[in-house]
Amino acid sequence: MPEKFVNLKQLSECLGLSQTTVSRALNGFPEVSEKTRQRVLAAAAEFNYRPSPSATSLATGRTRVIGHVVPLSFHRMINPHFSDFMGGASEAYARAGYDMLIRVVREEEEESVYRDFARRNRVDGVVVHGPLVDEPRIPLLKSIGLPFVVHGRGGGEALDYSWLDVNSRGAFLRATEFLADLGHRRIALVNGLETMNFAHRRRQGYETGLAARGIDLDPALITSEDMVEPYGYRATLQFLALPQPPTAILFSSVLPAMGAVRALSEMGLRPGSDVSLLTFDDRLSFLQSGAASQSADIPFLTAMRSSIWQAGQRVAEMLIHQIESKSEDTVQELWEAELVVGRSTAPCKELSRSLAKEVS
Amino acid sequence: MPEKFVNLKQLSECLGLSQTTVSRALNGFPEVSEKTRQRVLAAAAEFNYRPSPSATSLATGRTRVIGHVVPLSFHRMINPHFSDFMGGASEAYARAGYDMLIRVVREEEEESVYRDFARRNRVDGVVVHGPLVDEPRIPLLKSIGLPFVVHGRGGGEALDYSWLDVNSRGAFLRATEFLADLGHRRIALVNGLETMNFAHRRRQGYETGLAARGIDLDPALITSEDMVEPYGYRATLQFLALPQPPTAILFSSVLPAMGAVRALSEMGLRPGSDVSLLTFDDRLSFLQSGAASQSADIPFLTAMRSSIWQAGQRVAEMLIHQIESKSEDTVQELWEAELVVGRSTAPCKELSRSLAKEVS
DNA sequence: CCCGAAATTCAAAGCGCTTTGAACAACACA
DNA sequence: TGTGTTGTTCAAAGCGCTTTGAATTTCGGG
Repeated sequence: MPEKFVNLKQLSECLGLSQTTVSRALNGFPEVSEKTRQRVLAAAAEFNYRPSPSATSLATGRTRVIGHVVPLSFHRMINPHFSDFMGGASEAYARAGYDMLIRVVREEEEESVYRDFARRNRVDGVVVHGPLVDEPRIPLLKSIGLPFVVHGRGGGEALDYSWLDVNSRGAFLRATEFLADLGHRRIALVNGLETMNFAHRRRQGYETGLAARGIDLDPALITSEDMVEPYGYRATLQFLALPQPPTAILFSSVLPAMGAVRALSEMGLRPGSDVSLLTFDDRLSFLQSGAASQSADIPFLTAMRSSIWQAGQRVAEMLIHQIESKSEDTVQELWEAELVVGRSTAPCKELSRSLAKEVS
Repeated sequence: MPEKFVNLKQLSECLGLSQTTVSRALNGFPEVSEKTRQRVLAAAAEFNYRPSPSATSLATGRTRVIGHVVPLSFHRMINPHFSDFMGGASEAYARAGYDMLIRVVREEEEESVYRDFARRNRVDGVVVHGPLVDEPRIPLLKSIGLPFVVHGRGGGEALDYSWLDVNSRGAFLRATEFLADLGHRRIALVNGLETMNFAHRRRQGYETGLAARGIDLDPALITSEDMVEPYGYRATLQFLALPQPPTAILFSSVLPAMGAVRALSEMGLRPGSDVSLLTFDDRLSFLQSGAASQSADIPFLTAMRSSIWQAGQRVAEMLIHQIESKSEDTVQELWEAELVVGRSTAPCKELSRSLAKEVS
């Protein structure tokens, strides 16, 4: 048996007031006397009154819903980086009284979906995920006037929209130099898909780092794929089979880095002492231990850290602020990743060996 | 510059028809002549007409949105099992023209949120995640008359609602017997949280399996926690430190099983030959390799397999069917997990040793 | 005690769609 | 020519809320 609900009309009849007054009392307008407001609030609570979202949004044009459009081909939903981001965002939405709407679309529908969203408010705004080096969604959204915040940046120089990004270039530059300073000369890069702008920037940082330390780029030491565990496993095995294997490997995510750990363990090699591993770490929640003791420990993997969960939270906040302030001005945030040294990096063995030789 | 859109009124004025006729032509009602329908369809396409979702849902009471309520405390969003399920569901929604709505709530709000959802349609139905042994949401949803499908089952015997579940009991029974038949007498269980009904059933299967093979239950060999990687790592180290360590370990998910692999590798032990590992495998997408070659291989972990992604898809389909058919009858599906033998299980060493002794 | 301003309250229109009940046209039949 | 039928179209009401512009009440001061 479905529950009984009162609507605004019934509520106002019970109170002997007009719908106008009741609506205003509920929405905190100033032109209603305090006495009436209290009466209305009490009655609303008693009858458990809730306004109908569709009616409200039809009347106001606002929905309190944020859209996330996910292209089918990317399968982003099933990617832990994506879902961690979404976890952070959804918590921020909850705090602000918003809902998250997810629409999976075929690539070619994407544009028309954004237009639909803009049309009399399916959502109040959208988050743009995983911008490409050349990102068409940004001009599109600007032209249709739908509020949006980008997680990452597009490739162009026109950054006149709101975004939040991690300084990928800087992080990979530092990481590369860090490894070079440990004596490594053959440093491999297990990158994400380089059509993604973030991966593109990571590569730039890596190349700049090598150049800064006078190391030649070796294309055989670079791979670019979707960041999953088996990818890291395969790439590592492949690198180790080279005539001149790398002594250090940089990873775009903890997932492929875990694959590398597996590969090394199968080959009887130890991370750190045998091959140095350094990874970008999005602080994926399901890999963090619940136990406090663990975090006090020296971490296993040396990593550039930046929480993607927090990024999701912040992007959501930025978008909600943009929507509610109705201001046209854009906000940009560039986060620095921290470089945390763990047990998976060590001075280059070959180098120490040759040093030892020199000394003796 | 925001785009221009036509609404139904403008469209019908252009056509010199009434809103009624246009609306009916668009929605495929029979009482409109074929000639007019074609004209209307053409005009709608030309002007790129899209009905306003809020207006439609205000008028019809249907929203084409499915709700997922996620308690904050569970942090399910950041759990790969959960997001894989959501990935499957969202694809099914997309195919049927539905959207997915996610609302993160504080535990104590949960009930009132469901009531709100039911109230004049915030959503057309909801999916119930992770039912507990004693699940209050089921009677609640039945009483408020909001369509729902449960992923899993509640603990009670009154199963008169729609659900889809994996036969956890059966799977863990088989797995336990399988290990016992390899000669293992000390089999540990790294279970999920046993307040969850699925974990409860897995434990039952495990206990039944032990009993069937005449093995006594040892509480020191059972743990119950959230299924993350570090949990498996810790649990394994803890087991191996026992005076009488287990020779085989059952895991509730690949994640803790991966932690176990890490632990073993650190101790210089090999899965299979030293300790047998057998895990429930939800076929988490981000752990599957994209390469076809890999799947032709013998898998590394011996596992009970059932795709949680497909479960999400199927649950979504069931719910949409329930909503669209408006029928009151419930549907239940119980899926069997397949037991796939990999390299992480082997006959019990101690047993072979004693057998060898006997022979000599 | 009355008047104008300020403080409250209200009736009604509108948001964009669906749907009811009636009107109208077309047609066959007597 | 009139009547009943069928096929098409329409005007208007309604979904539940917000908001405009007008009406009503309250109150301090002349």
